[in-house]
Amino acid sequence: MRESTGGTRERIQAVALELFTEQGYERTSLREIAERLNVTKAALYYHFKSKDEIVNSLVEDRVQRIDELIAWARSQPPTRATRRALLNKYADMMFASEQPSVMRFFEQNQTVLKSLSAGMQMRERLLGLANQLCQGDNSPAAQLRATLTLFAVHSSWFAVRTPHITDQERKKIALEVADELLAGIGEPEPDAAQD
Amino acid sequence: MRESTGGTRERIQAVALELFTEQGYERTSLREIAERLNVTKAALYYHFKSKDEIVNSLVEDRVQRIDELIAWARSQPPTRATRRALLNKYADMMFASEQPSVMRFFEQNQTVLKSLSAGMQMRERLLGLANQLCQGDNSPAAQLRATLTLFAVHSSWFAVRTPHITDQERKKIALEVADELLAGIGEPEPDAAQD
DNA sequence: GTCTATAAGGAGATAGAC
DNA sequence: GTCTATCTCCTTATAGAC
Repeated sequence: MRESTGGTRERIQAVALELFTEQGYERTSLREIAERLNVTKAALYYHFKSKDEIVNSLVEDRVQRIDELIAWARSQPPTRATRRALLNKYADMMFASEQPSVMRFFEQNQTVLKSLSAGMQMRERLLGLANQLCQGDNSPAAQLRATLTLFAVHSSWFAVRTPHITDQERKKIALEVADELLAGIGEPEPDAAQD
Repeated sequence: MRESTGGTRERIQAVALELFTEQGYERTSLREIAERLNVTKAALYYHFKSKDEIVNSLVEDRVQRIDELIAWARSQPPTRATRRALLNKYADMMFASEQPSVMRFFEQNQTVLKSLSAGMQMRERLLGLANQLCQGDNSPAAQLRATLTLFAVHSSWFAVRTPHITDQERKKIALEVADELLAGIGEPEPDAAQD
């Protein structure tokens, strides 16, 4: 509860996310963000101690939520059903609120984000997700399939260019295609010992 | 035939591509490139009239080759066989010489490249390729599938983390998974008129 | 073809008033 | 919580000598 004036902090985050996604992190200066908000650069520094920290604040709780997802997946058996459920949860998360914009930002600024702590955290999480999605089948093809299912969810925004399509429809299509990819990932033997 | 000294121009391109991919276009200064080559910034400006132009030179002939690919696809019927052949040609191109690094650079610097002419050209071509890959089936799912096949080829570098795997194997796996995605794209009716 | 020197500008960040 | 003013640093790019 720190919003005494009207949530300037949140407005900064919103504008920053938009500009970072549109033009890239490096190409967006603090001056630009400030001007959009009709404040000065110095005002930004009251709310965030650096430019990096704006990105951190953007990524923070997303990272946490993905962690929870991975933890859940680990507690489940490495079956096809688990993988489907995991991806469904992930898609729900991605399509909720303005989550998508954060992922779009992430996808489009990968290189820069490598040198930002927020970026590294996100990378780790996505790698972790991909690993969970092919748990039980460590073949190269399975790894590729797992990665592509994530990308199916992410790319449903720009890859599908049909006009007037709703987010719900995008999600449905992404999951249908992803399911097919998941189906090609094998399950480990049910432990041989059956008599 | 301009290499009087030893292809400084080519050495600049090589180092620039490497650093751009590693750290991002914006984060890589001309000073840095020059230092790696043990020359001064001014020397770079003899070979390229601006930083952008280095990127242009990198992307130039790739764009042309993709154009040829698209032109070829247009001359073919929009069948599954054409799509498979198109993706095979594309994969051959991507895995030839040091092409992969250029695509990796492109994938990782999308946002920045939006404001560079070279970047826009590449974007158009990849969109064109995706369109050709789902020619004859304009359903949203088909568009997503087409996009994912391209990504399958591109991502086979980092998505497959099996050690000691060769490029040939990566390509093979990428195409296998991609084929499955292509199989879900429909073909137009063979023109009804059969008796 | 490569150098030294420098111009010109914008970036992130800080100090301290209000 | 936001301002003005300023610091420091590094960038792309150019001019002209060798």
